[in-house]
Amino acid sequence: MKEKFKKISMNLYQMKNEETNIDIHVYLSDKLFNEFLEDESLRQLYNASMLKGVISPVVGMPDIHTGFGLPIGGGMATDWQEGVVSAGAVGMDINCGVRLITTRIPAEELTKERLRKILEIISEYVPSGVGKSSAVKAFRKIDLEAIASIGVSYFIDAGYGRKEDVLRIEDEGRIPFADAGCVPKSAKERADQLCTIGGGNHFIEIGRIGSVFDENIAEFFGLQKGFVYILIHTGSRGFGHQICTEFSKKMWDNQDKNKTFAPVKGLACAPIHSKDGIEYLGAMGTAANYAFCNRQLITYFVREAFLKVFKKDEKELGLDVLYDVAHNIAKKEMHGGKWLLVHRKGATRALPAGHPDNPQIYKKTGHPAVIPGSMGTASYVVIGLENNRATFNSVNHGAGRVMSRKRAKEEFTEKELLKQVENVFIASKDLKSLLDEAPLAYKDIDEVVNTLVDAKLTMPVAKLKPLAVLKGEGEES
DNA sequence: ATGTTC
Repeated sequence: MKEKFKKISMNLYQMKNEETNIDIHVYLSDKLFNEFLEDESLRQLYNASMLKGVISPVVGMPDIHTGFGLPIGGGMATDWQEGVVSAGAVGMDINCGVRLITTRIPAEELTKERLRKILEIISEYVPSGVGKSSAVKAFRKIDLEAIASIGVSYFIDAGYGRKEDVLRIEDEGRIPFADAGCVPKSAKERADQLCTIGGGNHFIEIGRIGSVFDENIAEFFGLQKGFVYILIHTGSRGFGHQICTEFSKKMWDNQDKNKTFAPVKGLACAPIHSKDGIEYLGAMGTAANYAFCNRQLITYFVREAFLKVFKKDEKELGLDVLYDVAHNIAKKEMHGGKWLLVHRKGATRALPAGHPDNPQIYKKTGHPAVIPGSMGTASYVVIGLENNRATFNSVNHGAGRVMSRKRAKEEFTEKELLKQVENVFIASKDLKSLLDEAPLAYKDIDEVVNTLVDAKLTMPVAKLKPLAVLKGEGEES
């Protein structure tokens, strides 16, 4: 597959699917193209270019790696009228995403002792690790109808946050498609994981703002060098996973009935306006709201922990939500004068300045797109530039894996893991369970972010340096 | 990513 791709401009490789006349674009530096590109991930983009109603180009991001159906770091838009929706092209973890919280706390004031105490308090209320359900009993039995129809405001009105938080969440934490009536029973049974982190690459990170690349925008975002930030990376947990599994199977089984075709199970799809399509979007929207609520409830306990340890009032500490953005989702968007369904899987929406879909407060700058690095490595805040219409306004979502979880577990030891994360404190009692998350199992975040910067699709605003990460089997569990 | 092989 790789040999069929030709470099057509700075960090952009292309091939054409001659049968369907759809282009495939992959954004990679020469180093990423030559050293870290799996042929299978390109084949997955090619497969996506065969679906009904797909709009050229199918896009690969610099953090591309093989996934289920569409690669992670993949974008596929389909025509809203004629096209299909694919559950696998959104991914298992519906609305996996990140939320960045800024503070007015200089990093020097966050002593090791305070940091440990904060992490201890957070982990008491926010479990981490695979399969964990809510520590707070009330969150195990929740009103899915309210989550679908009201979204994050439902919990804010109940006291878990500030009114203004919702203005700094993508779609105000309420996806228009959401319909709890479309959620399969098997998924409803798994909706007991609100206010949990989960496993894999999910985490809560506390760090300090490192470099600032654009003084004006950084200041406007409240990103000041040397100040403490908190980054929350998690999604819809087992709930979204179950929805993806159920609908993927249903879409695959109903191919004849729906008159659709998918080359592989992972891209099983249904016409957007078919029963299966409408129901998937209703369930996906509910899971997306669930994930926004998950990050909101975690935010509440993060704030509580800081308030308790610093013993200052909330205004003094800041603890403001900068932005909360999804990187596994399908959205109805206008591109080139046409309504499309943009599937982003391991891809972050980054709307440029002036784009009408920006939240009101970010109209002039474009909203912040937050790109987490791997455990113990830097993260970035970037904004999209006009040119990123070439990717349906998408940027990468992280660093991207360079090896499978299985291989990473064989390759690295706990000692090597600690060396790789340098001085970052890893709050987990079971480092062994984190070997697949070792930084060297991922690409270099600088290389990945700079690939789109050099291609002039995006602009870095600030770089974030972690001090501590809470993930995997938490300290208390 | 995931009650990591319903």
